[in-house]
Amino acid sequence: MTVTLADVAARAQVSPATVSRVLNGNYPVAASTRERVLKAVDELDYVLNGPASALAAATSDLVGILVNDIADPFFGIMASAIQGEIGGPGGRAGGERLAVVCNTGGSPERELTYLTLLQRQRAAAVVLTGGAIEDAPHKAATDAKLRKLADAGTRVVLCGRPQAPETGAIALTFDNRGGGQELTEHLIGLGHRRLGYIAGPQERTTTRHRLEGHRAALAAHGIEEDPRWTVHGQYDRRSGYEATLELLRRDPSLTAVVAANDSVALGACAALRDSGRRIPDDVSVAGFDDLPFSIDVVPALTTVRLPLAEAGARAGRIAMGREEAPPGGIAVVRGELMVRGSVAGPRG
Amino acid sequence: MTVTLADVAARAQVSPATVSRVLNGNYPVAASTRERVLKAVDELDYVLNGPASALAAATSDLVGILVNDIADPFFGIMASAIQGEIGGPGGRAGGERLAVVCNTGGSPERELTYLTLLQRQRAAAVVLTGGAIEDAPHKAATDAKLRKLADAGTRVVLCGRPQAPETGAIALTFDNRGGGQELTEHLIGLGHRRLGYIAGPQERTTTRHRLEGHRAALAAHGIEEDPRWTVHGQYDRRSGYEATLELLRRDPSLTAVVAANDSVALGACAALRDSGRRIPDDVSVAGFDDLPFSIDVVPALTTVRLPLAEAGARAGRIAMGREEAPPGGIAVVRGELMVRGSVAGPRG
DNA sequence: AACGTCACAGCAAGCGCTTTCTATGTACGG
DNA sequence: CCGTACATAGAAAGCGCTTGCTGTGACGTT
Repeated sequence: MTVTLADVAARAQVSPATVSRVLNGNYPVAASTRERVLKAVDELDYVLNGPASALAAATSDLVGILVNDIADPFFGIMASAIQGEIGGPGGRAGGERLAVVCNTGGSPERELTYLTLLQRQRAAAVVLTGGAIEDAPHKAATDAKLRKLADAGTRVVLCGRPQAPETGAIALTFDNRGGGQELTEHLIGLGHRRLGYIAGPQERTTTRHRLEGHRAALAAHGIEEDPRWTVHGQYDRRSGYEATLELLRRDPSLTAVVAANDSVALGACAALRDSGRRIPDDVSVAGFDDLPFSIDVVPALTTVRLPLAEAGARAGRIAMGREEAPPGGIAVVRGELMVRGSVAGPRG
Repeated sequence: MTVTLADVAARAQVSPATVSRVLNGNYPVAASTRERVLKAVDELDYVLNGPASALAAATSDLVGILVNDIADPFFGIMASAIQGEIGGPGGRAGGERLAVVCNTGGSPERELTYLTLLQRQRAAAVVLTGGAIEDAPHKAATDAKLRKLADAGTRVVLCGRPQAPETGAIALTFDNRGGGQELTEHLIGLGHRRLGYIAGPQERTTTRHRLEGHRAALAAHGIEEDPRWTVHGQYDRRSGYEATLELLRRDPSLTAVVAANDSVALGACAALRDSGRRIPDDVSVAGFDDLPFSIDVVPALTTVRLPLAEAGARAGRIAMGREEAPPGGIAVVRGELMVRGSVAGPRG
């Protein structure tokens, strides 16, 4: 029913081996023969059987990209950049590879299962994006899996994720700590002394690092942090809205709210507005990531720009072996403070 | 080197056939035997070889999701919803399937190549999202490919894409035309008579349908459209910014700007603001899609909400054969007008 | 003129799994 | 006590492709 290599071979009056070689182009085939084969392929509308090919050659052209939340532009932008470099069809890469993005939804189990699925498919490479989970058993399981993937010849690259030593993975890590610190120091420099902080989910490395940066800035300026000033939530707008209301309830005298990311900051802005505060006149708001929309909200968001697309592209290139891995297998990607309208000095 | 079924069989002292049956669970195996096998699997850390399995069984667990731009939340949201239903790991579906999203970047060639790649992998299902390209040769090529996929047993679902008769694909189509019309009628109802329209790229069905709706509304109210009032661009913010400047240059007396989607509308708002106009006092702005950020910009965007997540989920279920296809293989998904602050009656 | 050298093409042995068909052991009815 | 039925396990034949090795003419060399 379906056309196979043998059918093409028969039609072109050559052996299956020759057809295979024409298709893979890694062995000399006379021009006239090649032409005949290609013609037969065309006439029969032949499509290579991927699994069979992968089995015989013991390699596949699948490249996995793991993201926490594909509906979040943070990941979408990285995934897009990675995929662009992986080649996929039309990319600059020669061989056509199937770059696939897998949505873990932030769940450790799904992450692990996706890795197994990719291992099963003998993926050529895997790129993991975004922060990792800090739960020890899960981290151990993930690391073991990454180690195994790497051992099996799959190139493993972490993009925006802390290094995982001993796994053989190459890491492009975001300097969340440094960015967080710089941002808060900017606020402190403007005179803010009572700063609320809306952190992300507890167990994520990104959450911890950004928060550490924030606290380092406070400490560096001798500001004693009030435990009421920190609220944890999800990395989304809704969470930012609620957390802000909570912060305001706990301490109505806050002059600034620092959010774990831009989406959260958006929620914070909405909450402040709904509670009758003006931004930045009454309360300053800062975000993190500098997603595209951040410049469009009014007032535009002061935030820390992360070069998502650049980092993704680089990760993609490394995954494809088209760029050398950074020395030590790790490179730190810095953020850049974007000063905009949502932050001003405190009133009075 | 790598552990194979045979190794597991040897360790468990059974035949490879038995191991396969334990793993697939579709044939009676004595409990004691099963246990022994499972233990061996665990001890050897065995991972099934996907390609080999797919080859032998002539089926695969890959499901492809094609999107135009993964960095755009419009697609991210749909992809996320689809993937959620496909199951993937942790999903409600029983068998673990690898739901993979492929980023075509809106390029017809890439779309086609991805389809071939998926055909190669003998994908279990394919979901295509977003508008289609109207270029005739390309449409023919795509349709032929879809037809072939369907014939080969791959379930093909279109989500937010016009029906492709004769291809055997099931379509969940957005009522872009109706939504566009309703939106513009709302503006007309408020008294607007000079409305600029920022359309998307010429060759996309979505672009055409939304524009047709807009024009139908104008026609229905006897408003003769000035050709200067329509500008085409990309579906992004930047394009909206520039197109708005262009519209203003052509006719500074416009009282409203209707954008092809929310991102474009955002750009329009920025351009209006930068040129000293207030929204909606001087000029009203409307978008389309109702992406999450649309409620957060100031003023909040009047737009047409498309139930992206719901449609995606449904498409996913249909792709998995977990929900029946709509009668006739097509269902129209309507948008809902969201009236918010960015639109008001014209001044004076 | 005899003989390496090439440039190609074909043979055939798998790759690791699934599945049909067959064999074995056990339980049971007559 | 034997024949039949049932439950379970194994043997073996592929699935469609890749690739190392083996021809086989056509050339160029001495």
